[in-house]
Amino acid sequence: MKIVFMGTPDFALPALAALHKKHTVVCVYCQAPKEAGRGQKVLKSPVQVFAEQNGIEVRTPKSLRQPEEQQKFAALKADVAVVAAYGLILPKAVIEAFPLGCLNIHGSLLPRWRGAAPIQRAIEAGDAKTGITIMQVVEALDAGAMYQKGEIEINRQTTGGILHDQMAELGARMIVEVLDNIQSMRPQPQDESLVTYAAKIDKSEAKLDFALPAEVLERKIRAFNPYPGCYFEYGGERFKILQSEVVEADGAVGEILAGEGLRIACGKNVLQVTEIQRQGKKAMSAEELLRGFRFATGARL
RNA sequence: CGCGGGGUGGAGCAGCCCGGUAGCUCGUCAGGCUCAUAACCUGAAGGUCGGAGGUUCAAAUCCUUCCCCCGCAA
Repeated sequence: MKIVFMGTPDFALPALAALHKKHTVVCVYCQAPKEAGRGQKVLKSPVQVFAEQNGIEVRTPKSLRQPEEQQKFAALKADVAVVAAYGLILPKAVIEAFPLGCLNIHGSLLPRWRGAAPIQRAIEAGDAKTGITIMQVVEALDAGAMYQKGEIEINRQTTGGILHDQMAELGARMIVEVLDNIQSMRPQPQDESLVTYAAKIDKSEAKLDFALPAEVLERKIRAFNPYPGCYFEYGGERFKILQSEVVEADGAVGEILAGEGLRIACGKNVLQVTEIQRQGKKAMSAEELLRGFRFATGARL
């Protein structure tokens, strides 16, 4: 099959690799290199790097709204376009350019968690499971008919990073499978009454509010690990909490409690910090940090 | 030239501004105490203070440069 691949970050990479292995990826669309990282160096996206290494044509238009871009797209005469975290809205002319249209690899069990951050929001909300949906791209955001769903369990160990990687792999397997059987598949429409939206993650959410129940904070910490990470401030420094546990106990909101390790009283129960990263330092267990660094017992965060 | 923090015995930190005996918490090893223990007591081993230059009577500490790690921002 002739495929146009549209994706940008790591998440899209396994799918691109799988499709490249089995089909003919005639062209890759991704976000243009931009200044990023320390030193503001211009970095190419993971997808672009892969495409170039494998001799696939790369296009990085800033928008697909112009008729010229749309014509260039259609001129590829592919069978289908596969979209995975591309980062641009696809206009109707693009969606309908190929016989099989555009298929999207979405990181949730639609119609739950349409939108930008489905992976993290599922963990944060305390969902017991989430997954991948392979669906048809339509003009409305993540609203297309669904070809196939694959479930992934969310447990106490599930972090945003782990789930992201699991989803990328599952999505890659599923998109290949769907393309293999697409002629005989009948996509199912989404139940609009069950739609929820996964809002883009805002940096301001990363600061922990200890007035909330410890259980809620623990989930958020897992969801935001490793990116963007949840933190609190102490002595003018940021401390990122990467892993934690809920302990049944009481205390004034935000108070650092005496006892084993680092324990912070929350609106309900207590957050026991197990993995922490001091600003400018590597991540380490709370136990390690506390050997050399002391938080004042009774201080309020 | 985006902003900033850091590299000190095996781990985590202090000391650096105001050069002059390498410190703290833990780990390790030996011994003691104990029914016992991640407890307690005593003792010991273990460090070119990231690398290279420089200033100085003297550099972990001041200056120059290089390497590596990380936070913010994007």
